[in-house]
This record gives sequence, structure tokens and C-alpha cells, in this order.
Amino acid sequence: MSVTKTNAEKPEVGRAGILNAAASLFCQHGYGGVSLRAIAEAAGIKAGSIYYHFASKDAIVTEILDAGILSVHDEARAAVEALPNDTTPDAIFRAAVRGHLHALLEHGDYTSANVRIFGQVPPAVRDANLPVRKAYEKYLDDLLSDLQATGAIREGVSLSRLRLLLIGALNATLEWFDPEQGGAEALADDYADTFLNGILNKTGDNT
Amino acid sequence: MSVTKTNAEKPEVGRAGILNAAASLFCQHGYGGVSLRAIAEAAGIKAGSIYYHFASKDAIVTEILDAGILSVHDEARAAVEALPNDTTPDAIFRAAVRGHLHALLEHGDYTSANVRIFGQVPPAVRDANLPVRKAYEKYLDDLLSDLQATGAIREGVSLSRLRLLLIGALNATLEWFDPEQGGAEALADDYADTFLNGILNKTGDNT
DNA sequence: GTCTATATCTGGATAGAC
DNA sequence: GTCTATCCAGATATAGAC
Repeated sequence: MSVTKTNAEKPEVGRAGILNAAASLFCQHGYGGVSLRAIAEAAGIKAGSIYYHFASKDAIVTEILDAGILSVHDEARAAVEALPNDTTPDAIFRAAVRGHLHALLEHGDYTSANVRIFGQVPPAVRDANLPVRKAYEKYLDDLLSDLQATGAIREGVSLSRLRLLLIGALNATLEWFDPEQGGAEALADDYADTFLNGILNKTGDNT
Repeated sequence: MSVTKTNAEKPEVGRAGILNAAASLFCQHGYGGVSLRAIAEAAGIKAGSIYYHFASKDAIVTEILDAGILSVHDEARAAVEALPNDTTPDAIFRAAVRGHLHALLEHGDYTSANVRIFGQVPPAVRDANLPVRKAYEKYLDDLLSDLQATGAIREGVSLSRLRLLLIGALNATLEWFDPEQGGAEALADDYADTFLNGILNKTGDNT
């Protein structure tokens, strides 16, 4: 973001290196399973040196949690805003799902770390992450609300529950997703299809 | 429930007390966030005494993880098997969802602990839990496979992905479910409805 | 079956040299 | 900006008294 970072071709040092290493370790081993010594080693420095950049372990975690949510939020919004004006409602829904999953599964450790460790961090750290989370939730709620207002989503569907179902199902893909067996885009389309149309056979050709 | 437990009005002692206390703490604070001292205190004993009942912290965790899966498996199967013979396919699906959610949300800490800490435990502990997990996955796969074979579930639906979507969405309810705002049964019906029918408005009465 | 006491290790965090 | 050295709290686990 700043001018001084534009020419930095080796980001695995200093502040950024610590954050990258920490995010990767956190999503592998959980909050309690990662020591500052482990983070330091992964970043190629010694544990004591971390305190030049961060005041505490929780300061690192706080920054990682925020970056994780911002990443999905940005990517989901970008995917939706890139659509032409005459896009059908179900394609808007599909785009949001694709943006969320892409950020989660292929973009980086920050988003994954957030999903994995949010429930384990100390209350103060969790609270610090809440504003960013709520902002993303509001974005999704507004999007779903628009879709229901235009009649694309059935009246009977509770939007608050739908958002929770959606985020829950999408985030859970993290536990088993394997990029070797089809990319995040194909998965997103498949999931979106299930959410939109359901699984029930409506053609009446039962055996 | 069992004969030997009928006269036990104070279950929070000994082995069972340790397991109950540990399960409750694990689902609140995660694997790394719970010490043997904390477990001992919650169970009303001292840390050293735990080693009379268990060889290690991981031995406790292993037992809790297995019990958690067995609980959902049993409850889902019981809900399905309690149905009359002429039950419609969608009602079978609904019953399985209800059983899973009920065990997860209202039954106990073991199931919740499993969902929350499975990703954080040492590899050896995780591996020990795999057979029980696979058995439940097979049960669900067979159930869904039957439903698709009878024509109730559309041909195009990938059952392995559907199972993952389903379990992911259901388990995620743990993060926000509040029994004060409607029970697990109502939630289960709502979720099952979304899975079965989708969210799209099919009536064509768009504005 | 539970206690106390303790050995041993690892964690986060600090101080000061370079 | 990173190092070494260290403090101290808290962790698992053990040994032996009761």
C-alpha cells in the first residue's frame, strides 16, 4: 500500500514475513498450537525479534483476522460488481458464492486462518474482529435482501438464516477442499446450484 | 438410561466427571486452550489425580472425539429408523437432518467438542478418530444414495459433495445457535426445506 | 482414588548488545 | 532490525504419601 513497498520483491521478511508465516501456521495448527518461536522460525528470524514489529502474539492474530475477512469481502464484492447491468438474479448469487469461495480456497492463509481460529482466540481478540465481520455480514444481507425484493428468492426464506447457512457451508469446504480435484470455481457453481434449486427431483419421474 | 447409571445421581465424579468437564471446556476454549489443571478443577479434583484414570491429555481427547461422532450417528439413525414404512423420501431426509442437529445442538458437549477441536488436535489423535468418522459418512452416503436411487434426489446432484455441504452447513450452526430463539427442531426443518427445495422463486411472479 | 510435591519443559515477553 | 540471554508463568507428567 505504501510507496516503500512497491519495490519490495521479497516479501518474506520483516513485518509481512511474520504475518505470512503466522497466518500459514495458524490455519494449520490452530491458535494455541502455534508458538512465537515457531512463527519466528518460519519467518527466518528469532523469537525476540518479533517484538520489534508487534507488541504481542495477540496483536499479530488481530491483524490476521481482520485481513482474512476483508479479503473475502473484497473478492465477493468485486465478483458481483464486475457483472453487467442486465445480469439475472441467480447469476448475481452465483458470483457472490464464487468470490467468497475463491478468496477462501485459493487466495490465502489469512482467510483460512480466520475461519479456523476465530473460535479459539481470547475474547478481546475476537471482539476486535467483530466490526469487520459485521460489515461483511451486512453486505451479504443487503445482497440477499435485494434478490428477495425482486422476487428471485422465495418469500418464505428467512434471509438471516440463509446467510448463516451459506457462510457455514462455504467455509466448511476448507476442511476437505483439494485443488487437485477441480478448482474453486467448479465447486462454487455446484454449491450455488444446490442452494438455488435444491436437491429434490421435481420432474415426477420417480421409479 | 442404563441400569448401572440409574442410581447415580452425581455423575460429575471419577472418569465420567473428567470426561464431561473436559468436553465442556474443549468446545469452549479449543484444544490448546484447555489445561489439565482446568479440567481437574472443573471436575472437582486435582490435576495429578487425572492420571489415575487417563494416561495422557490426548487419551481424554481421543475418547471425547469418538463419543461425539457416535452420538450424532446414533441419533440420526434413530430418527430415520423411527419412521413408518410408508414415509416419503423427503421426510426421511428431514429426519436425518433433525437427528444430526439435535445431537449437535441440544444433546451435548461431546459432539460440539468434536466439531470444534478436531482440526486442532495432534495428527495421531485425529487419525484415531477417523474410523468412527468414516462410518458416519458411509451411513449418510448410503442414505442419500437410496434417496437418489428412488428418484427423489435429482440425477445431477453429486452425492459426495452434497454430504460435505450438508455436514458443513449443519455443523456450522454450532457457532451461532441460540436455544432461546427457537429450538433445534425448527431450525432443522428450515434448513432441510432449503436443501430440498432451494431458495429460488419458481412461481414466476417476479416484479 | 485422590492428594501433595516436584521434575521437566515450553510458552510469552523483556533487556540490552550489536 | 535482529540477535542472545533470561525471567517467569504455566504446561504435562511422575512419585509417593495417605
